[in-house]
Amino acid sequence: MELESVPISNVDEAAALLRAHGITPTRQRVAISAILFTCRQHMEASELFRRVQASDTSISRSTVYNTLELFVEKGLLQELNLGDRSRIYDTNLAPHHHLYHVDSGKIEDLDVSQIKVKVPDEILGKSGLVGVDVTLRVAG
Amino acid sequence: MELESVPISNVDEAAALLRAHGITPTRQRVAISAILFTCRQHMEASELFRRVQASDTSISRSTVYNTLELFVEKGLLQELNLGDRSRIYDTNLAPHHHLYHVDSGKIEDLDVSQIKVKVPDEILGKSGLVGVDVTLRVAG
DNA sequence: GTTTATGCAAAGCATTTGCATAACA
DNA sequence: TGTTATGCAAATGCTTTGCATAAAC
Repeated sequence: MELESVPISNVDEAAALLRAHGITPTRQRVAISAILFTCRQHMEASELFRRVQASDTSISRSTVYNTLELFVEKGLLQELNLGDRSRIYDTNLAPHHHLYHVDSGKIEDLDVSQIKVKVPDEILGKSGLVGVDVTLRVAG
Repeated sequence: MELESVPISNVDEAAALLRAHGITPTRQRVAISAILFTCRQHMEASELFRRVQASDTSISRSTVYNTLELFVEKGLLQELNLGDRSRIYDTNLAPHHHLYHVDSGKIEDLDVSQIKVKVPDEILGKSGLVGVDVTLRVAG
């Protein structure tokens, strides 16, 4: 499906993107952005740390974790709940669901328009609906 | 909501339940069952370990984790994917969805009949639909 | 007597924390 | 200079592993 994340091709664009979101574009944050927004959509925090380390810019663990939190806070990333034991981040900012290939572990995004979910009001009671997460597990 | 898990009130019933599922009812497995099937529905592996330890029957970590895996395999438990970083098990064996209270962390079950999900065939392609997980996040 | 289950302690892995240093405005 | 960001190394928490011992059939 189409992404809503902003693809960035170079350091200047990354810096501009960060600034546009009220984030001071430090060397480390730019490096992280470069990896996040040019790679595939879903990435674990720990994998990102490894990738950044492997790149020419070495960055500490804490910075990576801090930065990811900051990006979520500033609306550059979404954090996913896919039941893994690690933090998974998604550069797709649109509300969306997931198609999870149980055999390969691959995750595909599904636009919310592709799946209809009907929630009766009685279920919610006095609580407000914050979000609806749907994961379709498929095999083969 | 109503449970489909088998409530057990004593050791003999636990043993019978295990045997009925082709599981040798060892002292440890019975103790684990006693906690699992008489307590609330959702429990983390690590919490179960702590609870068993606190009870009169002391059991090793490995046994607890092995046993939980075995119970899932034999159809006594379901393992959940709720985005926590720990293993969560559910004694509710019926297919169901979840209502997640983001403020308190509380999880409630929703029968599949309570929520309608419509998945167009095109999405699945050649893959077979193994399951549909819906989590409603609510606040307040 | 073999198979099966359990226990123990250590390792693994992702994440978090506290605090000192460095960069920035 | 005062705030904000980074780095380091250790701690935390949960899970997993390997192997020796014990229990079950």
